[in-house]
Amino acid sequence: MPRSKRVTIADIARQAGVSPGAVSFALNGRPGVSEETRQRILAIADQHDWRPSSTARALVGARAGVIGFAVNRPARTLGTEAFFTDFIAGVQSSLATQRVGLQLVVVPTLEEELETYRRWRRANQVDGVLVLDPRVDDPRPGLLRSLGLPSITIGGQPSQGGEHATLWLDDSAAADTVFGYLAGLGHRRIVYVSGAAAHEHVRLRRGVLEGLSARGVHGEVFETDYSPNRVTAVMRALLSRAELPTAVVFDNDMMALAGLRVTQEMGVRVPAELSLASFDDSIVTGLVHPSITCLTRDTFLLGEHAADFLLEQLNAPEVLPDRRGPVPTLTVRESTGRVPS
Amino acid sequence: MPRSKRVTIADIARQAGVSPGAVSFALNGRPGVSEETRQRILAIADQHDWRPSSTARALVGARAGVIGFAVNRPARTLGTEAFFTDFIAGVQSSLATQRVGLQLVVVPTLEEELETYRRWRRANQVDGVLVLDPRVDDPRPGLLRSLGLPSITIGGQPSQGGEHATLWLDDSAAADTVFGYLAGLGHRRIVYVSGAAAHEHVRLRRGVLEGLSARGVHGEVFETDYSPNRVTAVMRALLSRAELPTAVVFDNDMMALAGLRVTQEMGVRVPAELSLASFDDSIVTGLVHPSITCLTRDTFLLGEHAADFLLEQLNAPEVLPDRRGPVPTLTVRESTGRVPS
DNA sequence: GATCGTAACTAAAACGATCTAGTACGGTGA
DNA sequence: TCACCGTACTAGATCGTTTTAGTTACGATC
Repeated sequence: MPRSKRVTIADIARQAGVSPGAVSFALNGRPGVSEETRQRILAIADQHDWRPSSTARALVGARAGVIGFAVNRPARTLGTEAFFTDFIAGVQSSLATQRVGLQLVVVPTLEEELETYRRWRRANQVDGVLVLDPRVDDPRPGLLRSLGLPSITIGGQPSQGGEHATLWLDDSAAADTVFGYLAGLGHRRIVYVSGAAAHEHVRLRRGVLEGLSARGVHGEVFETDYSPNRVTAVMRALLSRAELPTAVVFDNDMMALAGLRVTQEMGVRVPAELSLASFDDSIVTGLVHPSITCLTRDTFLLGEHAADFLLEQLNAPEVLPDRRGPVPTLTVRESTGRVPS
Repeated sequence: MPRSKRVTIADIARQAGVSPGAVSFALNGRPGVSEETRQRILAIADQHDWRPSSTARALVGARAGVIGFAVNRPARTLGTEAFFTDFIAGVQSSLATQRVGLQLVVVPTLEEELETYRRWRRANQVDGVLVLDPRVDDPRPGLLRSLGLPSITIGGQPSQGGEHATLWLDDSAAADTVFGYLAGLGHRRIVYVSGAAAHEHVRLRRGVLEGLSARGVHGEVFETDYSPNRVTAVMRALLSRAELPTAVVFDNDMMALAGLRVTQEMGVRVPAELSLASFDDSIVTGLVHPSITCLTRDTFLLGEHAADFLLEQLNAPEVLPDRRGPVPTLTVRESTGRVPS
């Protein structure tokens, strides 16, 4: 098979009658060549359909043309969250236009995540990374800074010091929307079935609910590990009480689904006797009966924004100022209603 | 910040008192160094925590340490299919043990997918690729062959000629399992609500259902575009008939969910009056009420197998023989039962 | 007319591996 | 003694870029 030889900068230089260095200057739009020569070189490169070798570039420490995304989750349960696919698809859709690749890795622990960043840095494999789920005392921004690896943190609150660029999500406003909506419907006994409290957004949401006590709302929080089993257990206990809450809010769609199932098993009518809502939307919430009221976040758009943000950060000498992610909107469906009088 | 210099083969060579070439031989386990020297070099490399530079390796045409996966789907709807996340997670879990990276790209068209392979090849960015959804007259295996890019095709039937390694899925056996199970429960009027007939597995499933006429089963097929809206319309029409079928089978979980919702809206009891089943499982099918009987495919495992297969293929001089993917099993849940007498 | 500055280049050294073509050396057989 | 062989190496080219340190040529300046 006549494997077609790759056309290199040297080939172009030869044909243009200049040195490889000049071609490099021309191709990268930097001074050192006359406008006339530049045009000639560009034309020749175009004619031969030249593409830079990203590996060669990466080797000399220039752009690798790839960004990295390390997902710190148990691999087995990753598929249960539509978030990732949507997010990645959005990231991709933005990167594709710039011909930038995406290297994806699923890591089981934080330590392995850090190790991945170090490895990527050493081999200059990626130009920047997307960091998900900021935590308290997060070691990642610090490491990335010391590695000199540009990054965008997605989620959480604005980073005060401008230490690292953050695409923050206004979780307080989001929680306000949901709990406020329920309070507006007359609900005064609201339960929040949350995921792990280690997550910043869980604490924020909890705070918002507690803040509603001023409006006469009695809030109650049950923490789970996000698993349907835990949610089922919590809900069974909850619905066995003498006095039921009038609304239950879940941290995500799968938890809400598990909750809904318990109401159906135990014969509690939704929304006549109990309203249900979720902080996370997906296609299924509209397909079940009754359909579930959700906070709808455009995760695809979030991915696009994150990628765009990172690409800009790569070209910026300084840490860019924070940006606010797309604001979620409330999608009212069948599972919520006025509190029974 | 004292950016720690990367330790290279040259450093190790210097300390060991040999040439860089010898170190390369030793590290890659090939002849040319004595066992004694090899051990000494290995020890020094280990002591300095040396890691190969994948970019340098890729440049000389050796391994890039990355495999590629181009998903040809509309990016926006990717998130609705849990398949991808599960599959990718499985691939990852296998690659991670070998320290091989995964480059992921979402492409809108077949032509762009082909272009992606060409680009990857040119820059030696990936060592091999995973190819999804084989089609009739698929141009991809041919291109990959001519590019000399190892690949594994996932899905479809065994490749007759051994032209390209295939991890095939036994869709006939799968369809047998589902339809046979329903026939065994006494169902004689079975409806199959399918996706686009362009897909090979749709045709196979249809064939299996039609084959059951020998056992007195009257099968009927409704083709949809996989969208919940179409499924809802089909189900409404179906359940408005004078004589209902006794079982409906859907191509995937979301379609089944949409179908279930219609039965609930129209007051058809499941499974007392109508049994429902799906060819595709996901976490939600167990969370709805009634939970849905599904063919459960271990997509995560499929991803692991695909990655393992590809890694083996990379080391093999020849095209490896086909393998059969994990066989799906029937998960019987609440949505199916004996036909009412 | 010597000096200077600048634009437009060139030459060559990186980057970190792999890989081919040698070479030195000890041993073997005739 | 010499040709020959195999082992254990070394030297140096190679991959395709980027980048630094020169080197021209040419016009402007004093």
